[in-house]
Amino acid sequence: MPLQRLRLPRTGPRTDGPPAPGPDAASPRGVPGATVARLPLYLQALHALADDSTATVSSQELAELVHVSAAMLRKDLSQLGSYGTRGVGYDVATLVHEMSGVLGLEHDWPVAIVGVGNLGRALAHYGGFSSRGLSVAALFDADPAVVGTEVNGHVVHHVDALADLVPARGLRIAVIATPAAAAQDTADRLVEAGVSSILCFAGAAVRVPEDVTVRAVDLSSELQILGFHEQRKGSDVLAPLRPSTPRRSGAVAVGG
Amino acid sequence: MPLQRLRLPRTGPRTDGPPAPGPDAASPRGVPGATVARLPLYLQALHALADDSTATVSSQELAELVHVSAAMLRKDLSQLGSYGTRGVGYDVATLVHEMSGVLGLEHDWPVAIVGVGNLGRALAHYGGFSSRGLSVAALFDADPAVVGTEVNGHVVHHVDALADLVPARGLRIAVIATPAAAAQDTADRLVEAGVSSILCFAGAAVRVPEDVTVRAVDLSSELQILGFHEQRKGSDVLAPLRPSTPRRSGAVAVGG
DNA sequence: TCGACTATGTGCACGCCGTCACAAGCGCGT
DNA sequence: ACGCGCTTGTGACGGCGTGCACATAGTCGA
Repeated sequence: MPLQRLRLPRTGPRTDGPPAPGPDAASPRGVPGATVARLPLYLQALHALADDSTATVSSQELAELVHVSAAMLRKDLSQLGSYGTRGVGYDVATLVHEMSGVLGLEHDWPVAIVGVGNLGRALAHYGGFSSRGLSVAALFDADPAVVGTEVNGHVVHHVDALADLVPARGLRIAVIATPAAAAQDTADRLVEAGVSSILCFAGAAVRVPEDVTVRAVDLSSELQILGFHEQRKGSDVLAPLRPSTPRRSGAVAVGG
Repeated sequence: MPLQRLRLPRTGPRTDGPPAPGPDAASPRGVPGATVARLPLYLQALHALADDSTATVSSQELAELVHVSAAMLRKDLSQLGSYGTRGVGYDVATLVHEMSGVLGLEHDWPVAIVGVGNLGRALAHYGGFSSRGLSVAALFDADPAVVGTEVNGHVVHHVDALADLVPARGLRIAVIATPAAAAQDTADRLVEAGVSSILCFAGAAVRVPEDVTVRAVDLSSELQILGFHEQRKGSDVLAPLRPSTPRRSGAVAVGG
């Protein structure tokens, strides 16, 4: 598509950008989006504690395990309710139960994977899902050479089968692992079939209706961001490969 | 390790959490972290425009392609400098050059991948790196059955070879694609060998010195966050699988 | 039973991020 | 040569997220 200075209609008379439905769309239920993003980390640490038959944890201990500050952890947990005992700490089992409820993990969510390339195949084999309230339920691809083959016990269906299988199996969450060029078309098919949450690994921005949640993870972007930090470190000191003076630049930890 | 009410020494006399070197560690050079995270998206769109031999773009057009507001795009670009012409727009070639410079993509960064399982193998085959200033340079694994095999033209080395090959090949960026249990040990080895930026796919928090940048991407967490949103949608309306009234809940797009 | 200790829960403040609206600047037609 | 329209660049504002410090409440020992 040889677009050349395309002129698009102005939505508003004098305004600048699109209507902007909401900056981050923090959940109206009261739980901030940043807190939700950390809940899986907490839950993972709590499961590990439960496996070690630990009954209670303090905010300090749990915060150490997740590498966040104790104050933030307490504030996050207080968003869910008062499930701690002052002077003692938090009951691990109670916390696991409540957090699982908030995340909707009491029943497993079936997940569809579209695009059975290298990445899609890796995801289909990934075993870390079943223990966390998620399970791979169906695989789809557009390549006739792949359709019909079996991957990790799942037969690969053609993408045309989305319209039938998504409603039939009650699929609500899907992963896009297709090439970037096919991402938008795939997203449209998924939404049309009834999927309302999408995790997109294709390095392309997809446009979806506002009642559909999309989280995008781009591997190239992540590495390029690291490249920026390397660039900055390298220009701080002049060119040595191992800076003898560890410059205080702060470790940037970004979850999710 | 059967930890049971472990008691850790209080760092401060009356304070609560760790010293907290900085919340997000926005780059001191003046470019905000949020802007840096969007630069790869802009750069991708700009490359596409360049391929269509488009000479100039307005902020409105480029913002449409990346799905951000035009105001935010202008503010982001203004952080890098004044590379636009009022009344005309931005010169694509100039923008590509300047942004590549900021991200340090003028020379390719060699990247090491540790853990040649399903995910690591998928990353090694991923072709979207070479065109973006990144190239897979070396593969490492701890499994003797995998060491010595060839993946996409690269021989898999043993992790013990990190100490030699990382300095020898000037590797600064590494990807951890090992099981969660081996993540911390792998990170320690990488840092010891001289790596200063890590992209971690293992679902575990890794502790690194403060001059090392870490970005963590956890697949399970991403899906669990989607589960939360599904949970919320499902409780909004009462249980129908296809809500006839598309509830205005806002599409959450999270890049990076 | 009472006091002291311990850890939670929260009000407050600060900094970052995104949007809005407008002034400044550049090209172009007349 | 001059004004008009278009687009950039930026200052201000509102909101969210995070850290700090303290009030609060529950437990344990005497």
